Amino acid sequence: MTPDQAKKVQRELAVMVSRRNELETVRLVAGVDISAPNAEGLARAAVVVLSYPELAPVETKVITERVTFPYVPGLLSFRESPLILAVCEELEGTPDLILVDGQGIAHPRRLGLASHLGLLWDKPTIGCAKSRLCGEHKIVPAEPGSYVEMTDNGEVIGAVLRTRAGAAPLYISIGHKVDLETAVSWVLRCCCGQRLPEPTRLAHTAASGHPTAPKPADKHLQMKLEL
DNA sequence: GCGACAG
DNA sequence: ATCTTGTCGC
Repeated sequence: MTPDQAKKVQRELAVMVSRRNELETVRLVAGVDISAPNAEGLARAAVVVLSYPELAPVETKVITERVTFPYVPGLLSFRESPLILAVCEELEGTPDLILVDGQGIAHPRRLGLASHLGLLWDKPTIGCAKSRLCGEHKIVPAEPGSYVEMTDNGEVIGAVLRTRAGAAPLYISIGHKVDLETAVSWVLRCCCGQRLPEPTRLAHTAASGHPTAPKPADKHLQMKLEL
């Protein structure tokens, strides 16, 4: 698959993305992420499923496989989706919603990783990126929970959300089968005082190979475990 | 031609 | 994403 062929696929798939809210009862919410490939070209993909509203991890899967497609801005799904799809096939449970570390429709052709995965799974997904790929926006207020719209060519493509005071905002966008307001709402509901929402944060930790620290029972214990 | 550019 | 020293705050 050449970059030009990949772009053509994105333009064809983009029209199939549902921007309407089709989320129903959420009992299981998952987060997926992949580590950077090592010198041998091997990367670790992780998926963590948590119960809602407890946000307690109930299932974690990690696989290590070779990454083939190069990193090209705008074509991230062709690099990461193979591993993410593979690791998710090992799950026993079925998530009602998946948070993805990357853009949804906040993408030049409106088909970022989160949207691409949502289409393949035919499930609700939300893009939770740590930085911007495209689009413009005003300054985000410092108050946690506040957000501003992100637009591209006059179209609203996402929201820049302050998930934590003193930390850079997150770029939230529709992945598939959710509207923007609902997406922002669920990201906030999944945040536990950290910049990243729990599903994505735990998946990132699992993909980086570190031990999965149990969820702190209280704030006091939480701070001690951070060391 | 130049700058920007998820992870 | 990775590299990388010092600094800030709990």
